[in-house]
Amino acid sequence: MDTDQVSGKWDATKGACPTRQVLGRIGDTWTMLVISTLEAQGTLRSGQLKSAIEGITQKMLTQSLRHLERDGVVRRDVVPTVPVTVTYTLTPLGLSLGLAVATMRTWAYQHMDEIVAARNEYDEARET
Amino acid sequence: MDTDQVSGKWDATKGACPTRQVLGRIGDTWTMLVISTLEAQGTLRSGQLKSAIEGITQKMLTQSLRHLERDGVVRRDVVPTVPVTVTYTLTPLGLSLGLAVATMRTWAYQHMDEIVAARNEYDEARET
DNA sequence: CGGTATCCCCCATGATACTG
DNA sequence: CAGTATCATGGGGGATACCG
Repeated sequence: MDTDQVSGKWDATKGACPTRQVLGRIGDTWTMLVISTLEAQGTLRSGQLKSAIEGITQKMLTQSLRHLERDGVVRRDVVPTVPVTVTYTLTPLGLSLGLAVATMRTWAYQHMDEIVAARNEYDEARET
Repeated sequence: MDTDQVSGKWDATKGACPTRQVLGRIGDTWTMLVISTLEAQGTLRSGQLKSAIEGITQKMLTQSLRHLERDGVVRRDVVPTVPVTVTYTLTPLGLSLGLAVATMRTWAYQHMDEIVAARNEYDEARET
């Protein structure tokens, strides 16, 4: 049980650590799904992303994409057609993040049943 | 519900998919840190967790732990001393999740600098 | 000590309408 | 089609006080 100092420099449990911000960004519901979708389907237009991710509003989609663009995770390309065409693509950094996100997604998929079972058991033990 | 399925598999981009709930739970800021801490340090008391995770309030800690307990990720043990002693431990399911979370954490560590650089570049390009 | 209950505020988010 | 602006709201989460 060593401490979890990867580099000895930063500790993610401390508020000022940049990783905390990174994890916070990743933690965002829509962000994960956006990355997942781009990873699975490659370059997509804004509208395609919107219809691919059920329930996301344009506002949230744009916001997520801006954040990801700022972090260097996605690249935004504008083609000056009329009407304008905008596409989003994962950068190399984004692709590497996509792999990590895929790991989480895979874990969720593989253990979904266990979790649902655990929830049922927990809930049943409480309603009586 | 049928629309939630693609080739017999669940699609995480659909709202009703259980993986979405799982990812949502994982996405929670504190939850990730709680799992990380338990993974790194093993069984801990409530107070130890609270002081290990900078900035978390008791309310949020308890809430996170309850959710994780419900999902079968952590086990809660109560020793009837006076005052009462409560410890939390990752279950086998929780340990496997811990590995996935560690992957994300490692990614964050490794690419922190790239992200910070990307942000600076992005911000500079916008302030005139 | 660990947890619950209560109050309350504020920000993230949704809805809507509008521009290029 | 992609994005911005504006307003309203609700619930997430902080502070506090109190139980077992």
